[in-house]
Amino acid sequence: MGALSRERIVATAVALLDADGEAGLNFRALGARLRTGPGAIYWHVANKSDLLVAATDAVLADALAADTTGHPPREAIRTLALGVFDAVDAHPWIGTQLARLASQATTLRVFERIGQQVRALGVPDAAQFDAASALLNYILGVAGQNAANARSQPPGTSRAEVIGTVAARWADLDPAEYPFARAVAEQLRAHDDRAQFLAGVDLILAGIATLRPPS
Amino acid sequence: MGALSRERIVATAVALLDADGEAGLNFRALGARLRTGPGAIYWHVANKSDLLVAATDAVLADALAADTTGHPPREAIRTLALGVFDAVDAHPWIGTQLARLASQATTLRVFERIGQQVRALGVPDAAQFDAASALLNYILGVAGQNAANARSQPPGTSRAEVIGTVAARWADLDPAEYPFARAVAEQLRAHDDRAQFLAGVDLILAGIATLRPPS
DNA sequence: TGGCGCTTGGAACGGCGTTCCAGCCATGTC
DNA sequence: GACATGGCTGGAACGCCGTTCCAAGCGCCA
Repeated sequence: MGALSRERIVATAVALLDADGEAGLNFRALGARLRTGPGAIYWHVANKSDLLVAATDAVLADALAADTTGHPPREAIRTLALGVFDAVDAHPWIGTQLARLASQATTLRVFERIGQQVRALGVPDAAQFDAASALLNYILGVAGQNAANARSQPPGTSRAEVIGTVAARWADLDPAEYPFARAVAEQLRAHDDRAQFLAGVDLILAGIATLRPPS
Repeated sequence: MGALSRERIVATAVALLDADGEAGLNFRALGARLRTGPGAIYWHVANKSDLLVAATDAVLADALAADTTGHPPREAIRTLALGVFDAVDAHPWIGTQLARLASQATTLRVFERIGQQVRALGVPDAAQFDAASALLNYILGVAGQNAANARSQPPGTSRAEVIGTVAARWADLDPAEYPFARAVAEQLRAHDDRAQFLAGVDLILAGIATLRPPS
């Protein structure tokens, strides 16, 4: 049957992570699925951290594959950001992984793609680094939050249910201490994560637009 | 001698986390420092996750203590954001913790503080939720990145050294694949994390300013 | 055919979070 | 002053994890 290989190990790791989250990935379960022992896996993979990085890279490769040449920079950035968002949404365990920066190469690739478009936007040289960093940090922040939200609920629960529960909790907060959360509880109930994520990107892009020198 | 208490346990946990990072906190080391066994600790603390949440809350309480009443909203937001930044800078292990949202109450408190100021900025009702979320996600994103950077180096290394190493790596990248990273390598070397963080906050605030209806 | 080096997989190690429980000690009662 | 009570302690033990080790298997080349 299939020979052991790094690709097969990483693919199986992704499957385990998707099924049971970060806790679902361990070398014994991995060995069972691959019909081998822990030792054999270590021949192809340095350690668990290495495996997690490889799994993150594998999943994010698709998100970064979208070709944006020819698109206006704003659209390219939105497409790229949504690609990352959708990847994290489909594989919540990536959120934690990205926040750990263990996958430096992947993070750098995202940063580079963003930076190229920031440059294309006509942002002054001196501000390009800050602008690209702000976008990257926002994207990674949302990734972490979304992953945490997904993890905080049993896998079967629907998103509407989850949001409804949180909205109810917000609406019940002390009005003196949490006026804002109470006020936006209804907006929380009605909101769409993806759209809100994009609204944040647009907000940063609007801020970046104010940096452009009058030509 | 000092009786065991939740406060003493949490304080010791913070000390261990500050000294050796997330790996430094375990119930045996904690027991040794408190001259007791693991069992006694469990009388005051539900489990490790509970302890981490309590430790995060304890450290972040200071950051949120800064009184900003009377300040203009922009300044209040900047002060609040810097408070979180400095807390994470001083205790890098919080970064991971915030990204995990395990400490929902703490995150909510930060969100509330931001939201109140967003409201004071005159942002239209319908956009307040998105604006506050964008700011929160950006802050949490930076927290995660900074914590990861701090963790990626042995504790003794100076920040200048670390940044120098990364800048050198960026400068050596393939010009065809990473033109942007190469171009900003020098800006990376010269940049200040705290100032760059604030630049990102200002960028989002500038974007938020474009939302204000002409009065 | 024989040997050799890449690959396998199961056993074992040390460390972790957590549970369990026998005992301690301060307090309240007669 | 003896004694029961119950919150609290701390050490032993359990099961799981990442990781290491090594005896055995396998295919290729001389």
